[in-house]
Amino acid sequence: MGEADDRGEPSRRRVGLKEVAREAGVSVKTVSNVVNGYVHVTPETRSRVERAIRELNYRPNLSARTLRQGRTGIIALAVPELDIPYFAELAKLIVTAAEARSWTVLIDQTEGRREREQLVTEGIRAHLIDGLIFSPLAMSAAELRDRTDDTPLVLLGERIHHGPADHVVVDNIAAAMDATRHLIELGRRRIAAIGAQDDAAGETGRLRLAGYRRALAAAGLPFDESLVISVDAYHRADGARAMAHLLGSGDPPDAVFCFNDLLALGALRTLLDRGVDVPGTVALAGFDDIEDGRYSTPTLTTITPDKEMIAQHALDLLAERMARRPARPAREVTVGHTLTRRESTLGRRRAQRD
Amino acid sequence: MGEADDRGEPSRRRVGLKEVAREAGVSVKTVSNVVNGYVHVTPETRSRVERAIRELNYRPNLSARTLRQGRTGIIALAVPELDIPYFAELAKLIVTAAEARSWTVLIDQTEGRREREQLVTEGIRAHLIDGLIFSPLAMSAAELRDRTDDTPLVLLGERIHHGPADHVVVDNIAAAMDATRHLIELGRRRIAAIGAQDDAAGETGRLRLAGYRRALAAAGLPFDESLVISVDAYHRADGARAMAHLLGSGDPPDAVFCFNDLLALGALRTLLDRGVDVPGTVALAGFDDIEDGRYSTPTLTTITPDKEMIAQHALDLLAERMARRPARPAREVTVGHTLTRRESTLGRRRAQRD
DNA sequence: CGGATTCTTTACAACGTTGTATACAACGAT
DNA sequence: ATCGTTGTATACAACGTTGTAAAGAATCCG
Repeated sequence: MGEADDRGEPSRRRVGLKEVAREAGVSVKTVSNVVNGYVHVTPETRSRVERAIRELNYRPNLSARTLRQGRTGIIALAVPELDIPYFAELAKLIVTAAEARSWTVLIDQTEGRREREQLVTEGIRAHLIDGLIFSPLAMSAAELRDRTDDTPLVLLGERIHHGPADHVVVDNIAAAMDATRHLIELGRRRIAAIGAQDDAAGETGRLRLAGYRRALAAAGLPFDESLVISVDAYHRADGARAMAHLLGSGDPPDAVFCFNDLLALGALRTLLDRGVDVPGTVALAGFDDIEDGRYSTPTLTTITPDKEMIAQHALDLLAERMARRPARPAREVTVGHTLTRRESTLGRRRAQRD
Repeated sequence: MGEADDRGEPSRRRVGLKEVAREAGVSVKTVSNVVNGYVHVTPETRSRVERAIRELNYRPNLSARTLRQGRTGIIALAVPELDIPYFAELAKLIVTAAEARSWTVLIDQTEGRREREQLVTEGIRAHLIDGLIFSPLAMSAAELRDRTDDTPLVLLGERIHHGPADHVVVDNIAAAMDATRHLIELGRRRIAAIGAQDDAAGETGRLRLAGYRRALAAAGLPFDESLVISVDAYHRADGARAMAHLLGSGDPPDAVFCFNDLLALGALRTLLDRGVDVPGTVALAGFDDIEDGRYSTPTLTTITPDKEMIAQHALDLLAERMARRPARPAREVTVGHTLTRRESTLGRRRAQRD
């Protein structure tokens, strides 16, 4: 009864439409039709084919399909690191939103290294992905503009005016102003900022710093350079170190605006570790509204960007770009943000009342 | 000076080896040889081809390559949710380790839903991935055994003896015992457990509960069912709720072992929010050692599984399975763990001394 | 009953790539 | 001069799929 020359597993030969067709006694195309739910197939044929499929344990070959159809249904999401909660949360939302379009998401980690970012934008995955959503860290606007790959691209979180690609942003300046103003309204006067970046091609740090300065200016508060702390990265450890530095200096601040929540949580750790009352002595605000900040003690006041909308718009822009291929001018979409007031600025009592 | 009948972009035709070959005046195979760095190509030919490649902006088509070669270089990682820090950290490690083998990782989120887990293990991605690393939540051992797809599979974190697939586990029972014993050695006597699961096909909760009970028994402590709290999921919110429940009951515990760090962080939030001293009044231990727990106040005592090793072994097993295809018996690898003592059990002073 | 329509199935080609086999040229050793 | 070796380039086939066209069978309409 057939199949005898291969020792080992019984039916472990490659099986494609051809094999199924032979087994069912029909043409390859008919099998294909069954697989794809084409309507004009007699019930008998269909069931015969289906039996053969089950018998041979057939699975369609997606690569072949892709080759034939010219599209893969896969998009890539390139982020610095997956274990940064903000990106993890965003990745989740994007994956979920992509499913609604029957797209699969492949995630690339750039580690914020320029060379890796370049590989990604230059299309190492060419023809394997239909589009790319990219959150740049090291690459500058100019570099981005020069890319030769023509995979549809959507940028996240950078404001590259007249840039080479669509992008989705939050209004970093306005948001940073909101956070800073909130601290000011609480009566704080020596407000530090953690998260400036000396090198960084990226705009994020620069824009949030600008917002911070503008809010100070609007309130008539002096800008004190010694209250601005630069960091290498936006991780908890950097925030903790920066806060230690601030506390170590002669005249510590009475509030700190951290350019993201991880920095803030690191700073919080340092403060509490040294017995500093938060927000009593030092009030603290972050940016991103990651889940951790909702469960810290005190809970973290932060800027809440509309992450669902970021995911949504990124996919919308990508879809558009994929459809009508050639030059339509790059578009920028700004998603909303809100200031979420929690205990790290309001204190326990007021936070619970609101 | 061709290309005139397509309005719009200049060279936006599909370009494959064929087009490059025509442009360079060589055969398709020669272009392929150049692209793949084949040595026996004259410098002139090579540079002519390279110029054509640049000129036409050629990118190799990975789908075609895949189809031809029968392997994609892509493996899938299926986890419940990407924004659970443990999985995010693991995903990062796996992606990094996979790179060393020139594999790309595609991440699937199952949301812990059986139907989605089944799709993944039944090979929706057949022939698109060379292997699958899967962290099951809803599917039982039996269901897993029945799968008909033959994509190489490695399971994470479940102990399915004589299972249908290789798996990498931590010794959940031993680890849970370690954590519980630590609490006992600190003099705690009413030790609660948060994280049992009523439904769950998964073993994790059951095993950690078993370890907890065994440690109690070994110390001659009574097992009090009212101190075991079941949860729906392993998120912060569940931990917070469970802790509230424990505090609400008449006789609260003096220590809590949470079956993962998120539960512990949620519990911690509830404790601190109600002004309970940790670890003074209630000591707290978790499981996973996610980064959040290193920056909470107090820092979180936890079981530290060797995540690098989990990633490493998962890939090793997968590689083996991919190489010698047919039935070699399923293998189980147990990776090490340690108990990381921090402030949530030792208190500030002792934690800093150690 | 004849012609038009619909149903069902099929053959063929093409998507872009690379392994194999082969051809010819150039070269070195005898 | 001859043979074998190496270098360089090529043609062909195949990977598995599906859109197109087309053919024969069944059905409908007047």
